[in-house]
Amino acid sequence: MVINHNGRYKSDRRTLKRLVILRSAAGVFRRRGYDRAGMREIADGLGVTTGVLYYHFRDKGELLYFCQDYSLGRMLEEGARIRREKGAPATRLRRLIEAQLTCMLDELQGSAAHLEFATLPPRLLKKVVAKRDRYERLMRGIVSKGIRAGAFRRRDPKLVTLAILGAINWTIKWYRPDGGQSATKIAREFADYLIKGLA
Amino acid sequence: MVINHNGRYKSDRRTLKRLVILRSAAGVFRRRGYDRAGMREIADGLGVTTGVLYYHFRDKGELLYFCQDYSLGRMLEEGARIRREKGAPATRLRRLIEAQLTCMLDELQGSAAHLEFATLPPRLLKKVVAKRDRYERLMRGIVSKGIRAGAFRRRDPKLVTLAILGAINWTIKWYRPDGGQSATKIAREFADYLIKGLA
Amino acid sequence: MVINHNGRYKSDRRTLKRLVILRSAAGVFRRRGYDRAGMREIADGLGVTTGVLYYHFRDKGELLYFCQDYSLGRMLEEGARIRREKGAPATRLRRLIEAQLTCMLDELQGSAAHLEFATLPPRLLKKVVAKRDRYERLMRGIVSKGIRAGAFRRRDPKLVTLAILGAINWTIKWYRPDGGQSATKIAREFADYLIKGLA
Amino acid sequence: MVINHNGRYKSDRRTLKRLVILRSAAGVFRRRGYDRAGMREIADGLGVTTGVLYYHFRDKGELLYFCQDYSLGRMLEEGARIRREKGAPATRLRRLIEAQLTCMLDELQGSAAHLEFATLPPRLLKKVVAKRDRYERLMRGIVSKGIRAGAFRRRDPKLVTLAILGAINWTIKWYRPDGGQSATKIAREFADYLIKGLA
DNA sequence: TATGAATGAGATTTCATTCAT
DNA sequence: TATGAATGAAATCTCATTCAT
Repeated sequence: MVINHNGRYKSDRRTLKRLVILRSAAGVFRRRGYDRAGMREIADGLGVTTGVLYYHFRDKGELLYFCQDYSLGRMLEEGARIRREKGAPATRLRRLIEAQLTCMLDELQGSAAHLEFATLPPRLLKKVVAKRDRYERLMRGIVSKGIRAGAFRRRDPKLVTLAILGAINWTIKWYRPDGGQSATKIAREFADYLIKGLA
Repeated sequence: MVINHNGRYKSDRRTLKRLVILRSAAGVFRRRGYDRAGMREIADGLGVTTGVLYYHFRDKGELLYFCQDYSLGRMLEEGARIRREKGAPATRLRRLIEAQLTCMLDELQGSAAHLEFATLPPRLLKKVVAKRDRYERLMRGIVSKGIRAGAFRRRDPKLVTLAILGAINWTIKWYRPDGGQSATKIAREFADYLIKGLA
Repeated sequence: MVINHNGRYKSDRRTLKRLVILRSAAGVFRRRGYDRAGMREIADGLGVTTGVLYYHFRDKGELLYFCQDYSLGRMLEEGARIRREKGAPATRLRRLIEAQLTCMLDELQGSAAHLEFATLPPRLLKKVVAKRDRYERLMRGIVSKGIRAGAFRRRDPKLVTLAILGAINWTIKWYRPDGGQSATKIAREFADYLIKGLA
Repeated sequence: MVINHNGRYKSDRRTLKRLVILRSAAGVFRRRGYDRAGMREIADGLGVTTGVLYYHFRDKGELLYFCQDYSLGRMLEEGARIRREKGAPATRLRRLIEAQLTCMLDELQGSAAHLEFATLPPRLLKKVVAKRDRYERLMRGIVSKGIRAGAFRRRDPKLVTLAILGAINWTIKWYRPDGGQSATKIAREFADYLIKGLA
């Protein structure tokens, strides 16, 4: 996945095809979990054979890696934007929580492949863990700054961040796009509740 | 797994052996995930052959089922005890959060096999989902009652409960027994933070 | 196994390979019986790995099914042809007996996998039993018509048919292609003897 | 299975127990076939554990051997009696056919374990094949003598015998004790038909 | 005699991956 | 680029058999 000087994904045919494959793979990973997702299954969903997958990706692990990398990339993009904004800590934390939930539940339709790490080969694992940690630090930074600024109650910023991330990440276990709760409502209520805990 | 008149697991040799196997299986499930956990691996951890596992359990699914059933059983036991106690809603919710975290992180050493459902055959899935739902309802009940009593702020009890459970369940993804944070400290801080959100 | 408009098996590469596999499987089933026939053994006989078998057939049961289906198909083909012929009942019954024996002992080299049913999964079992019954009815029809026409002695057509089929089917238990008796001679003598019983 | 000087099975406790086991084993072998019959299954049918089977029999093969040996023994007993009788060849052949069918379908309830040889270890195989051949020769002897005496039509006695045995042995594939046809009727009709073929 | 527990070899089956075309 | 066919390693599970008690 090459990013060009515009900060966008290069739109050559190659990359487009990779994105198409990733979308299908992400769906299968979400529905079945990484281990139970078969390459055949992913290929079938695209109407091609497994060979195609191997033409575009080295192996199954790389497929997972790019899913995770893409998800984390989107989240970091949003996060970076929010960090640059002015505003009270509470406001920024709210934006971040809402952005992540919207991203996970709406945009990526709960794919959140970024939640299944154990399987990756070390080389890829290191990269994706690093990216995840960057995102975690980003959120923790907002929390810490809020505490130092006196806007938030004194708490262990690390544990608070992990609690928030847990609440958010867990949503993919129960969220159903056609269920009673819209992603927007969940995002608002979660933000309300999780920020109040810091008041 | 027969429960005798003391409400404890019957300690005949058969049941003891099953518990020994379950402990090993739970460990492997936790470290590797259900799908990547091999029966060989589980057996090796016990110094026996896979045949032994099949002598005591019908198949891999039943092994997972009993792990989940046991974990949920322990949590429900604690939950029932807490529900019977007198005390302010905040106190009871705190007790429940702390109990679940202690149970998951300390007693079961993060096994929490109860978090991987998708794999179970329908018959067992139904039973374990029912048990999980009972626990969820138990926590939601405490939240709802607190709201009705005016002790908690008006929020959607369902979403709040899911947020709390997410924060708690997610701990097994990052908790390390030999890490910087003790289970006790995590439990206290989480309870503080998650209850404050309802104040 | 698709049959094209010529009434023959479509000869694309896929079907050809399936037929090659079936031939090997039929041989092993005959020599060793279905249960003792290993997929390894069948694959070894072809110089391939077991994976190939599973690429072309869903499972072992389907392999058996197609053996039986093919054998019964051949017998029904011959039977249908004979039924359409004019001729005295005795002549037609003779033709049928000889055709089945030739088919079983010569053409299929005693494979007669159609004799081992118990193992098939219900779905396939039903189909193959139906086909077998069609063949049985075909033979019984010739016997009955002969009796009604006064060409055959009055006997229970069902039991006579079962006796004839028993004599024929049993041959695969003792027939040896390199033995003293040629398939042709067996066919003639059996027909003589079994038809005389109806005179 | 020891035979004492009265020509009867010694009725000590040991032998009695062996017979009880054999009866159960024969039933399972018939219903499921030798390979699919599990030692557990046989033991369960008796309300004991597999250990008991191994106390009384060396292994599964010996269990099969004794089933076959017993069946063949019974058939040879009857055969020997019939051979000693005076009477026309047709009468004696009829007696033999009826005796075998009665023995197989009634007395042994279609167990006819003597039909599954392939599995036996060489040592036992040789013995049981020898016994089966003795029975075959017995029947062929009656046929041959009838031909030489001019009572039967000139036919290949070997093939006629194999046809008769096929018709008889095949009955266990379709006979049902609770079906429409009684063993007695089958025996009579088969004898009628099969002897008429020699007239 | 009988049992419960364990073994070990082998069976079928799955699946990521490769490769010639 | 894409496919069909094949591989090989591993996984789950079965089962006859053994053995201490």
